[in-house]
Amino acid sequence: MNADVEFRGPVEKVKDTLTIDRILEAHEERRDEIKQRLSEFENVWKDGDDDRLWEEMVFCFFTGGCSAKMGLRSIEAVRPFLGDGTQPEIASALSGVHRYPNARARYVYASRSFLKEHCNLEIRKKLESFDCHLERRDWLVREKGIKGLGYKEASHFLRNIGLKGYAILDKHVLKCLAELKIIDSPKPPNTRSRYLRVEDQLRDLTERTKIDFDEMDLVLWSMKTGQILK
DNA sequence: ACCGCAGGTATCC
DNA sequence: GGATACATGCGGT
Repeated sequence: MNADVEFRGPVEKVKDTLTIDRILEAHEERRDEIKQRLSEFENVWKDGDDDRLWEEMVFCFFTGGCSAKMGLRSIEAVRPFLGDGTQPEIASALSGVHRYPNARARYVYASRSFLKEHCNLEIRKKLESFDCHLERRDWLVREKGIKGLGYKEASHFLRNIGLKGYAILDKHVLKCLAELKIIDSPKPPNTRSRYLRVEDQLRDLTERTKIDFDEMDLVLWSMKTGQILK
């Protein structure tokens, strides 16, 4: 039978002091689960259509300031309205599911209206049009027509659709970096240059530990949250 | 029962 | 640049 399959308990929060060794250990423990999750993201870029990419973007509108689970439930609730629901329909679907139903419905409706006008919602083609990784994300963040994506959520979106090399600097990851004394404060970087600096500092950590950059994010996040989600 | 916290961002000053 | 609005369910105690 499967005698060689090692039973692994659920991912658990790490309560000890964060050290490089503890990170290597957590990476070793969770490597398979993390690689599997990353391959799911890669598959989105591999065979997801524009509707799928749009759905992933909306998921990221929903995760700002609320739990990943709430984001997942919210995307289920609005799925029927993703393509052409009115703002009130989206808000109503989010009511009782997301904590900011009106504000987030506004993001979805406004961003979709812009993207329809700008690129006929051909998100893949639009994202492929950038030669430079950083310019791609900069566009998502700076485009006034897209509501709901700052550097953190734009990176989250790009990672979730399978693109590599974007750090998702949320409060948990920042707390890890602060505990390691890699950054002074866990305060979120509030400018482009600060975000890029911390992202480079995270890159240094991945080079020192030889842990893949995109795996590192999930290692650190799971150490703080005990979960490996989206 | 109660309390802290959700993988933040837009908008206004 | 810093404060505020968004406006709620979940999980630990």
